[in-house]
Amino acid sequence: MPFREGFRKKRHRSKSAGIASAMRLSRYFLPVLKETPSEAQIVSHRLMLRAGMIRQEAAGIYAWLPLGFRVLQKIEQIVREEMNRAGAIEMLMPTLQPSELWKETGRYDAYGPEMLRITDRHDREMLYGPTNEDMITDIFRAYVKSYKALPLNLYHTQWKFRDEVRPRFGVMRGREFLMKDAYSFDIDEAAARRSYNRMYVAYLRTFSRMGLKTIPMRAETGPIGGDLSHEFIVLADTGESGVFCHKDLLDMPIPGEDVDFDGDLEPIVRQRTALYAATEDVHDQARFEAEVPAEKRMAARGIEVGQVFYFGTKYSVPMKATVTGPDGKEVPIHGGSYGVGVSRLVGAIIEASHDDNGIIWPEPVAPFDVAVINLKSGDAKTDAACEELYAKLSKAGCDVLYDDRDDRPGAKFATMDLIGIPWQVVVGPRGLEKGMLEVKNRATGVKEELSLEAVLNRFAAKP
RNA sequence: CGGGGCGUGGCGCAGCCUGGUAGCGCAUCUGCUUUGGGAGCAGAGGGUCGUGUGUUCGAAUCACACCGCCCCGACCA
Repeated sequence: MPFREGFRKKRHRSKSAGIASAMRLSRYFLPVLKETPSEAQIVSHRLMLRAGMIRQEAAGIYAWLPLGFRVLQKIEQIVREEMNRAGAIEMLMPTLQPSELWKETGRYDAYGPEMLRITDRHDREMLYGPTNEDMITDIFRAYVKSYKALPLNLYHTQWKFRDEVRPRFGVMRGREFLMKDAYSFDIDEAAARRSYNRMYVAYLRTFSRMGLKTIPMRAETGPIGGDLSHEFIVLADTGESGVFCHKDLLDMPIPGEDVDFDGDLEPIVRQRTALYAATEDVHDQARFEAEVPAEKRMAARGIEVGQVFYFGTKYSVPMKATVTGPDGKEVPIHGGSYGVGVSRLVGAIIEASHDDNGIIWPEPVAPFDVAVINLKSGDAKTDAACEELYAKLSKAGCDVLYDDRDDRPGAKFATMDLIGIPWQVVVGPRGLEKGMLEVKNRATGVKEELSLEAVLNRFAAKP
């Protein structure tokens, strides 16, 4: 059973990260809303507000409430694991940056009013980082002098700020957003291409692990610069960009955990890039029609959740980020940058996975794995069964949310459906008379009757 | 940044046109009853009506200015 494996993996991760997993709803902070706040237009924004995940503090700026924060952390962790697997090295750069680096690359003026500029008490010009190419290049050039240190890929996950003219769609187009950005350094274009491929493959795995189907598409490079770029797009009707692609891209196999990131990844990449896929910015209708048979043509809308760039020596030349090659000659490095919109992914996943009752979290990113619903709080037998289940599941490292509130069953079902916990264990007097609990799957709605032992066996894998 | 709209208890709204001292639903608190898909009854608490200035005997209501937020468009992880 695939979900058993999922639980086992997650359990170990939670333990090693030391995250407090189990929670009683009566002691939790979960401000769910029955009514939809009027400002929210798209479904993910509405559901995030209703499920008590976020609270807007200003246009495009959100506080992440406990439930939302848990999801954000799970997504960040998956991104981290796949980046590490691909050989990238994690670090952390500050949110505030000195303007000097940006003046050096000419981007201080080029970036425009989208960059939030700040003056400190000494009248020094600072900025809240919208991205980190300039800073990472500065760090790189300070320490790396030899081709022997290459390839190198450094990344961090940090809050960014882009002063969008018009923030909207909740966390999908906020001004402040959490982004994972990685930067690769290579001796020449061929080596940089291999770094690019590593990130490309890592991204295929990353989004797939979150239950998302993404398609890499040729894209414009924007103010970051460069000539080779792909956007990773989640198909959704509410997406901001129009996309055009070959339908076969929807069902391409995802590289497994055992993919060799030191090996040749070009076949995996080429398999996809051979087929037409482009966002509207670079779309060429004539080419689309020439390359893709009519029945395979797909025009849709999508949400960009990641982007990979190769930009060559765009930063290394002006910033003099050079290394000495094997021939003793000093050469500017070839760079690439690779972004994943971590906070945007929370919204994108909801857009891709919900129904009329609420969110349907894919298990790997769900804030809790299992909900225990006490149908009759105050009833001695029901309470005892729930307490036992709650204690044993938590002890086994399962992320369990126990609804121990004195409330109507309907209200409890509605809450759990809304916040999208993948599995609901329903404990009530009626079932207990037969020694049975009910296990409901949020995604399929399928209900099973199981004994307490069987429930424990399923969700609390043995040590 | 152009165009449109909205700010009234925590949330959703009415009241504004036609000025007279703020109301409804949900939520919250107390009590009783209830408990397998967002319970019922009874009671209670909570609002400088976005801010400022002006008009008026009197402003949530009229006028002006400002601030904030949302939507459509142009721009963007």
